[in-house]
Amino acid sequence: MGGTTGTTGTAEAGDGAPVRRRQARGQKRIEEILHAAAEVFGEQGYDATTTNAIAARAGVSPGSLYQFFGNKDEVARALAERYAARLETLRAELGTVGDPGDGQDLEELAADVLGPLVAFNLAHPGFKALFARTDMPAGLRDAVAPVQAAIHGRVAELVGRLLPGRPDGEVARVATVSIQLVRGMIPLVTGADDGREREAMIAELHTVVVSYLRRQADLAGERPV
Amino acid sequence: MGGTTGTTGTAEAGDGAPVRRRQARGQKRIEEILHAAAEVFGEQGYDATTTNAIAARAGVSPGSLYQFFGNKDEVARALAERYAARLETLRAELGTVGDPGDGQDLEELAADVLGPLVAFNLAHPGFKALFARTDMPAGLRDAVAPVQAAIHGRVAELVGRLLPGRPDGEVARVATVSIQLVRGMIPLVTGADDGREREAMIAELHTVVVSYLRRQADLAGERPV
Amino acid sequence: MGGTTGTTGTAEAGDGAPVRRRQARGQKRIEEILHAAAEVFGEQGYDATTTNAIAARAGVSPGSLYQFFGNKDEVARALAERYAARLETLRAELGTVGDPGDGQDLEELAADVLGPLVAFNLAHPGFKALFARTDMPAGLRDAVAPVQAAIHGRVAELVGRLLPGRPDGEVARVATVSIQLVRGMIPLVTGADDGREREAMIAELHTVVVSYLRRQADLAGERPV
Amino acid sequence: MGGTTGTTGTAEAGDGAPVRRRQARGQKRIEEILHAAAEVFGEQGYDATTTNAIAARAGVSPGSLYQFFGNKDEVARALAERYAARLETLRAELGTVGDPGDGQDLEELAADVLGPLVAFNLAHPGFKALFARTDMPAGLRDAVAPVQAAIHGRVAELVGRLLPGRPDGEVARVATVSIQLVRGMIPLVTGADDGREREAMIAELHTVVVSYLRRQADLAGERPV
DNA sequence: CATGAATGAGGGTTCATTCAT
DNA sequence: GATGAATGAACCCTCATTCAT
Repeated sequence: MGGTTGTTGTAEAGDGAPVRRRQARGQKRIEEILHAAAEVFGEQGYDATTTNAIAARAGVSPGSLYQFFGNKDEVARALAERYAARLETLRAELGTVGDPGDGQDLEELAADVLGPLVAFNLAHPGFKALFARTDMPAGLRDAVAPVQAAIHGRVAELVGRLLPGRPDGEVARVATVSIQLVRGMIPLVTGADDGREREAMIAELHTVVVSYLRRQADLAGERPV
Repeated sequence: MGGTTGTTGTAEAGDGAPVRRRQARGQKRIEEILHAAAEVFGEQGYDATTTNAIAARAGVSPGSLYQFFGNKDEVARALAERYAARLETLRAELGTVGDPGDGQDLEELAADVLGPLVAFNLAHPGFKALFARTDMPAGLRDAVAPVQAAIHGRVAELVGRLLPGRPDGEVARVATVSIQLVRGMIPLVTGADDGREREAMIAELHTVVVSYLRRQADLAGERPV
Repeated sequence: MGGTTGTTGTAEAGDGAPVRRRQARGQKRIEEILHAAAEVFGEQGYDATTTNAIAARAGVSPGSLYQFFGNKDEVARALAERYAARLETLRAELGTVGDPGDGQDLEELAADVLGPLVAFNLAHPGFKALFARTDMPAGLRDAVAPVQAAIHGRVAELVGRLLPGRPDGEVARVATVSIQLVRGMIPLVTGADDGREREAMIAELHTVVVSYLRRQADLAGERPV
Repeated sequence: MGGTTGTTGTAEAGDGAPVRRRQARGQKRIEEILHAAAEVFGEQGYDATTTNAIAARAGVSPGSLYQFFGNKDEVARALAERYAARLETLRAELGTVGDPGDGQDLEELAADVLGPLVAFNLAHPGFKALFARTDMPAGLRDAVAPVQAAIHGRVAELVGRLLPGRPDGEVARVATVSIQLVRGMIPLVTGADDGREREAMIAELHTVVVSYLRRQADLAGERPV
């Protein structure tokens, strides 16, 4: 996706600038709507959120929302993709997460991944409304599925390095479980009333993930595939 | 009345039998409605489930449903209580779960508790629609809150025995986390496509819970409060 | 209906007594239902009153209510007739209301009629729900129409004596107006918060009716038809 | 709108015109809905009127109605306020109604007030459905209460001039009774089948009100407070 | 593209009425 | 006759979505 601007423009000759401006304005609108959606999803949950509420929060008319998004689920999908992109940016900024090997490294790895992830969740209250639900309505499931898959790919990569030699299926499963653990714990973190309880829950999250993965690593050692 | 059993028992009044039969019918209806609700909740999720859908599935008119339940939330509440009662029965049938001490016992304890719990979830598809959601709409939250509290109490009891000497707050937290771990993992189990994957997920669930709790027990040993 | 039991019974030979007892029981049920209906109509108004509420208040099942009354309107009709009968009894007990002639008599006549009428309304809170409404839903209108007609006949009789020589149409109109005046004023009487205000409103009612009828009598004198 | 009448006014923003036009459309819709409501209220009565019926009569969807009115009661309230405003306009157009003193003036005063009032009722069939009911369901009562109070204030003002020196409480009562007399008589006027009967009823209404108020004025003279 | 009024199917709920027991 | 659970049409209201301006 780098800088390949290639042939994307269907703009007519001579008026590239207005088109771009219009596109830019459209992009701004989209941004505003998604921002509003994140807020309302975070406050009310996905099902209870109405498209009109999103539009109102964005200071935009309902019709405008439907100019950019075909329906409610597409708003969710776009927001999910937005989150995915930011997570990707996050990951990129972290640089190369160390080649995990022993327990010590595991702790660090977990800290490196979970820390920003928790921060991300706290910074983006709408995130968990889309991702942290364990049972999803059909529309939402379809909307976030691709993003889920991308996240799963990333995590599987890390887990694969942690458990070298394990069959892909098992790696995938461990990745799935790891994600689910985080997903399940996040509400306990974001829902904590005071900072002390929140810190404690964050520590529990680390404990859960680390002890699970360490056990997996140990098992890998025990039964040399 | 008296001894007038002569005729077929179409007695007008004074006999408890018709009342009992009618109550029995009402109870049966309630059962049918809750059964249908469990199904539909399980299939569609709580929000997407309509009271008319529940009634239709139960082979009953909407008005009939409202004869027994004041509104949708009350159906959920009643179902939650039903589940709580069955869980309690389950627990009672298990007898006294052993006094946990070392790691070996912990494995057994986990197996004793998680095994039936998983079986219960598989047998009752509606259960997770009420309990496994991490973010709940207000109505549902209120409906299941008492039952959640009861479950938490049970688990805290077990955890307390596992981590003697720990302050109540920490025990409560470990219990909360443990429940949440199960809650988060259950969809992976029930959602598994084939039996092999399901078995694997059940194993992961055990691993997750045991490694977490063992780590907690070790910590308890390390830092003698 | 004195003692004319003549040939009313379709009872089969030999079991007249049970039938009568059953009829008596039915009559008692009817009485209870109408009593309950009067109460609930008085408290909630006609439209807001549900047949189930009436049945419940009567300590009877909805089905039982429909055993005696084909629908809600018929309950109203029966109640209206009951009220009419009691009003008739009232009138009969009053004996012959004096031959009205001059103003003095008019005052007395009004007092004789209005006093018991007000008392009746205060004693029967359901009465005004059926009669004091100035605009009625179709069902209720049909239900009370015959009784209204009967009342109108009685009043027209009195007015006719008060305004001798007036054409029937005018007498009927004065009767209609008189009834409407009472009908309109009754809520002010029954709705009065304290006794003092109520007494004042009763006085106003007298003033209204008397001044209207006296004016009519005067007019009768002025323009000798 | 400034002077920019050039193009057809499809300006994107900054111009008040589209907004105004849209508001005008909204106002028109409100008007249509209230007009329809008045009709249906007039035909069916308040309780029997459904919001869908109002919407249909207005040639509008149910959702549209709820865009302007939060619920059925608010429609009634808005209609009541509309009526109040028109009555006020009516009163203003009448100019200063003469300082009433003797009987002659009273006749004129009554004619000045009652004439337009009757005309208003005949022109607005929904009016009596909201105001002429003597017993109201809770929702309607709340909806029209403020308007009732305003009307009462106006009438009390007139009555106060008619009965100088009377305590406020008595003036208020006479006003209440006067209003109630009109309220009770209006259905006889609007419900009249033919014009002749209607005229006669209007005459009766005058007679009723005038004879009542004259009697009150006489009483005031008799017992000089 | 923006607007926001308009749509209308559908949701939860009520209640007059029926009917199996 | 008595019962009360059962019925289901209809009500009020919501909200995802459309469309004239």
